[in-house]
Amino acid sequence: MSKQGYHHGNLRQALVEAALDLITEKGPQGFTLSEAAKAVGVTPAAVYRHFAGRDDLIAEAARQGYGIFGALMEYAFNQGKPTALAAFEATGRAYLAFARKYPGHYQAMFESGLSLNAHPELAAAANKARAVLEMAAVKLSEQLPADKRPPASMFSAHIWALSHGVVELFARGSPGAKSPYPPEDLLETGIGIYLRGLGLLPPDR
Amino acid sequence: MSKQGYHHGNLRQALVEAALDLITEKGPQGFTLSEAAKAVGVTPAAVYRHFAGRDDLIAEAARQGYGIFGALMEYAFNQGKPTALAAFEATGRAYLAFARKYPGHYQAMFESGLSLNAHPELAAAANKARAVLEMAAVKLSEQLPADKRPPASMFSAHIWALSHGVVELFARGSPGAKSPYPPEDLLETGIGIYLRGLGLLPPDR
DNA sequence: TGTACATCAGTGAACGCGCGTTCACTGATGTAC
DNA sequence: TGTACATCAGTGAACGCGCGTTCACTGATGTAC
Repeated sequence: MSKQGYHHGNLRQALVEAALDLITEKGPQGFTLSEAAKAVGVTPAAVYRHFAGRDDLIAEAARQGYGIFGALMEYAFNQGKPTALAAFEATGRAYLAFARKYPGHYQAMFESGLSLNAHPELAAAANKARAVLEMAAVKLSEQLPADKRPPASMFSAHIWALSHGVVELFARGSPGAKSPYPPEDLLETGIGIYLRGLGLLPPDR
Repeated sequence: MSKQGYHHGNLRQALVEAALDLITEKGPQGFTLSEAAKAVGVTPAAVYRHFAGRDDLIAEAARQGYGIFGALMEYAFNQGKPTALAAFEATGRAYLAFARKYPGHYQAMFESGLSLNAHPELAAAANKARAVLEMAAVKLSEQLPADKRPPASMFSAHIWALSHGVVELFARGSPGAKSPYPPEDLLETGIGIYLRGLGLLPPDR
C-alpha cells in the first residue's frame, strides 16, 4: 500500500484486487477498466502494461479464485478425515463459506460469462478445482456397494449444483431475497437428505 | 411486424421482445436501451414513452417471465396428477424446460440483479410463481408421516436450488462447459435421490 | 360525410459523459564497468 | 563509489464512439359535431 511515488510496485495484483472489490459491489459486468485503474490511483493506460484488457483482468481474478477455491476445498476435505462422510460434508460447508468470503472471486468464476476456452490458464485452474470435488465424491461413493453406486461425477455434479443453487438463490440479494432459512442450514439439510437417498446415511432421522 | 408507418402499433411489447433477444445473446448487463430501440427500428427517445429506463424494461421482461414460469409450473403440476409424486417430478422437468425455452426471461428473472423491492409488480409475479412451487411441495410432503416431515418451504427451496444450479452450471456455456451429463438427466436423477432420502421413493433402485 | 381539433407516438438534434485504446513521452529503477 | 546507460512502468493528452436523457417538434390517429 505504501506509495513509492512513480512506480507502483505491484500494480498487477493491486488491479486484480480493485477489480474484485468492484465486482463484489456491482457484478462482473458492472465494472470498467477505468474504474479499476482509478481505484488504485493510476491512469487507465497503465492497465495495459499488465493486462490485455478488461476480460483478461477478470480472467485473472477468476483464476486466482479457482486457486483459493481448490485449496479451501482440499483443506476442508482433509480436515474431515478419517470419515469420508465427514470430509464430504465439510467440503459442502467450505463451498458456501467460500462464496460468502470471496464474493468477488465467486462472481468472477461463475457469473462473469467468461469463455474458458479463451483463457487456457483459467480452464486449467477450474479443472483442478473440479477435480477436488470429484475426488471427494469418489471417496464417498466407495462406501456404496458397487452395483448401487452412481457415477462419482454425477454425484459431485448434484452436490455442486445444489450448492451453487443455494448460493445464487438464497445467499445473495437475488429473487429469493426473503430467504426462508439460513443458506448454511438449507445446504446442510439438503445434502443430508441427498446422502440418505444414496444410502450413505441411515434412513431414520 | 407489419410496418404501419409512423406509429408502431405495439412498441411496448416489441421492445420487451427485443430486450429478451438481446439478453439471450449478451446477458442482462450486456444490452443497452439504444440497441433495443434500434432492434425494433425506433429512436432511443421513443423508448421513454413506454418505460422509465433500462431497468424498467428489464423488469417488465422479468415480470412476463414469472408469469409464463408460474403458468407452466402449474400446468405441469396439474398434468402430473393424480400422483403427487408424478406431479412433482413433472414440475422439475418443467423448470428446466422453461430455462431452455425462455433463456431471455430466465436471465432477466434470475441473473439481472434487479431489486425486487424496487419493482413491486415484479415482486408480486415472483411470489406468485414461488407459491406454485411451494404448493407442489406441500402436496407431496403430505404423504410423509407428520413427525418426519420437513417444512414444505425448505423442501421446495432444496429442489429449486438444485434445479437452478443445474441450469446455471450445466445447461449454459458457463464453467461446467463440458457438462458430464445432459442437464435433464442430472436433474431427474438428483431429484430422485433426494426424494428417496425423504422416504418418498422406495430405497431400492 | 366532412371538417376542425385534441391527443398521442415517435422524430431528430443536441448535450455532456465516460469508456477503451493508442501514442509519444518521461521519470524511476537497475546494472555494467 | 560514481557514472553512463538501458530498461521499465506509468503519464497525460488525444481519438472516436455509443450511451442515456432532454427537448421542442411533427405527423398520424381518433373524435366531436
